[in-house]
Amino acid sequence: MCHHERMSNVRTPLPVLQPTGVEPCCPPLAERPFTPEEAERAARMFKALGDPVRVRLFSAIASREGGEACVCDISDVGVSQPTVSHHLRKLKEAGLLTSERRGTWVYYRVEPSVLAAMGALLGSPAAA
Amino acid sequence: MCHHERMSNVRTPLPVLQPTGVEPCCPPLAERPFTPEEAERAARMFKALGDPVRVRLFSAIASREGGEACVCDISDVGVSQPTVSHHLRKLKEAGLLTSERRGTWVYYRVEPSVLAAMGALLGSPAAA
DNA sequence: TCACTGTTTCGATGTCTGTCGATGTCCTGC
DNA sequence: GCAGGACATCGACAGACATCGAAACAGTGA
Repeated sequence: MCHHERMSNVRTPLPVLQPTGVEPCCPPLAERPFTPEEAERAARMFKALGDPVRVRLFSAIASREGGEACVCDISDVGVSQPTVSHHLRKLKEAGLLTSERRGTWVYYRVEPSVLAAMGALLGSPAAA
Repeated sequence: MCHHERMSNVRTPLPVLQPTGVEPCCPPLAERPFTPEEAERAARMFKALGDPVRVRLFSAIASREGGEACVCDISDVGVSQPTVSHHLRKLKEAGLLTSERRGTWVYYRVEPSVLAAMGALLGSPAAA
């Protein structure tokens, strides 16, 4: 663990964060049968969260105020540090996270539209 | 493909469907960092939907009225019949589907609480 | 410039997963 | 009982994946 707890919570103003291209993605799962393309997109998101370590990392970041955290603050999940980096990369590739280097540390941030998109995927029409 | 389109849409009264044990599972992802156990549960659900074929099968079933379909009505997803069976089994093992034999055909049904549970996982508090 | 720290990338290895054909099981109709 | 259709299981294979240690890279501060 690193020793800058305070700093990681400081809300330093962020430079512009370009949206990584997380579009609406898909209609609700229960609205109509997915096309192969839609299924591919949806599966990519689900797959990224299909690993316990990644779920913990994602949850750890999402639950922090501002929805961001530096790697050193979330890397005590029981696997080696390179492995943490590997998982964060996967989440990033899936469009669920963005990252940004700020001095020594790299901050990962939850793409806000992601949770909305996944929520829409499980839209209310199905829950009825 | 089989030739009983009409029958697959008939709402024959179903025998009792015992809930397969799909509990609340977890708090919203962004509420607090998940414990290892919570992460394990959540990852299992996500992982089950982390394959395009499974997403298509699940969507095909969920979008049918009544949330159920027989295998023969959804098996044109571009993979062999054993593979379809394999994927349906995975979805069932993950608690997302239940199955029931009705005469010649086997019907798969979306566990209603599942979509609600996953929706709760992505609960609104995060989207803020 | 140099040493130090935090993070990512690389290469190797063992495990898991998707896919298939062949075969088995269950049901229906003759 | 027997033939045939619907679906599940088995066994095998290729490709994908998780994981690690070692090494490379980026920034900081002296």
